[in-house]
Amino acid sequence: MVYIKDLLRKKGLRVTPQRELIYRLLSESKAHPTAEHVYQEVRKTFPSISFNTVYKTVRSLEEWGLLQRFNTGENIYRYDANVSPHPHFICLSCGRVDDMDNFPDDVENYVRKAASTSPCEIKFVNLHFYGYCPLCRGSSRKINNKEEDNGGSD
Amino acid sequence: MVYIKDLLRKKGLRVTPQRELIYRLLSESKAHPTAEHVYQEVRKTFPSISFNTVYKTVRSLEEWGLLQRFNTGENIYRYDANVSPHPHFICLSCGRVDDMDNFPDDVENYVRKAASTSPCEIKFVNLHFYGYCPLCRGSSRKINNKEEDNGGSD
DNA sequence: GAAATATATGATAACTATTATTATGTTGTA
DNA sequence: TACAACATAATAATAGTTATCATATATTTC
Repeated sequence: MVYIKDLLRKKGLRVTPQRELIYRLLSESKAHPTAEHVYQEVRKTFPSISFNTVYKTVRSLEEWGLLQRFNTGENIYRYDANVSPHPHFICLSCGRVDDMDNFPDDVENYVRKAASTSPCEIKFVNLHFYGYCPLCRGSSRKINNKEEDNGGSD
Repeated sequence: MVYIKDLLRKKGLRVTPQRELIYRLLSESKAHPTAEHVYQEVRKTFPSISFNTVYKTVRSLEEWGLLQRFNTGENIYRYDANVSPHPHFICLSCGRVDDMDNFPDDVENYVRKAASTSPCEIKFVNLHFYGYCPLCRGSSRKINNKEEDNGGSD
C-alpha cells in the first residue's frame, strides 16, 4: 500500500487531509470515478470542500505521476490511482469503467510492437475495450445502434 | 471510395452539400480533426455555415455509423471517417493524432482475447499509442513530466 | 417546373465540465 | 510560536458541446 504522505513529502509537497482522502478514495476504487463522484465521496468526510479543490487536487496528483486521468469517448475525465499500464473495460449500456482483469497480454508488448514498425517514439498505450458488462449483457438495455456498428467510438 | 450520397439515400436521409463536404473532408483527412478544425475547413467552401451545423452533422454521421468519434485524453472530440477498428497514435508534444499504420497485429484479435477471459461481452477495442512523432521526438519540446511518468494519461 | 412537406441549416441561447483568479486558511520550517 | 509559502474555498471565467426556434432547402409529387 502506497503511503501518500511519503510520496508527497519525497516530492517536497504539502500533505493535506484533502489530498490524503482524495488519493485514498481513488486508490481503493476500481470504478475510475469522475470528478463529480470523487467530490460526492469526499464531501462525506469534508462537507465544506469545494469542487474546485477536488479538480485541482486530482490534477496535481496526476501531474505528480500519482494518478492517471483518461477519458473513454465521453466528455468527462476519469481518474485511476493505478498508474501502471493496463487495459480498461467500458460498458456501452451502463457506462461503468472497470479494469480488464485477466487480460492475457502484457500491454507493454504492444508498445514494443508499435515502436518496431513506427517512426514515432512510442511511450505507452491505452487499451479500452467496449461492450456490455455482466449486468447489462443479458438485458435489453443494449444500445441498438452499437450492435450494428462495425467500429465504435474510437 | 464511399459515395456519401448513396449511403445517405439508402438510409432515407437528405443529401445536402454541407453533409457531402463534411464527410468528404473527413474521408480525406488522416488528421482526425476536431469540430473546430472541420468548421474552419468547411468555411473555405461555405463561408456562412454555422458551427452548430458542423456539430449536428458530425454527430448525425456518427449516429449513422459513417464516422467514429473519440477522444484521446483531452477534453475535445475528434472525428474519423475510417470506422473500421484501427489503432491511433497521439503525440505528447504537438498533439497530432494519426493512424498507427503498419501495426502488425489485427486489433480484432485483442477483442477475441479479451472476450475469452472476461465475463463481459466485448464488442470492440480502442488502441491509443502515445509518444512523440518524428518531428517532435528529436527536439527538446518533449514534455518533461511525461518522460519520467510510468503510466501516462490512460 | 412548381408546390408542398419534412427535414436541415443558421443564429442564438443554454448547458456541462473544467480551469483561472483571488482572498483566506493551513502546513511545514526555523 | 511565528512566519512564509503553498493549498483551499468561493467565485468567475473559459472551452467545448448541445438545445431551441425561425428560416432555408432537399425531395417528392403532380
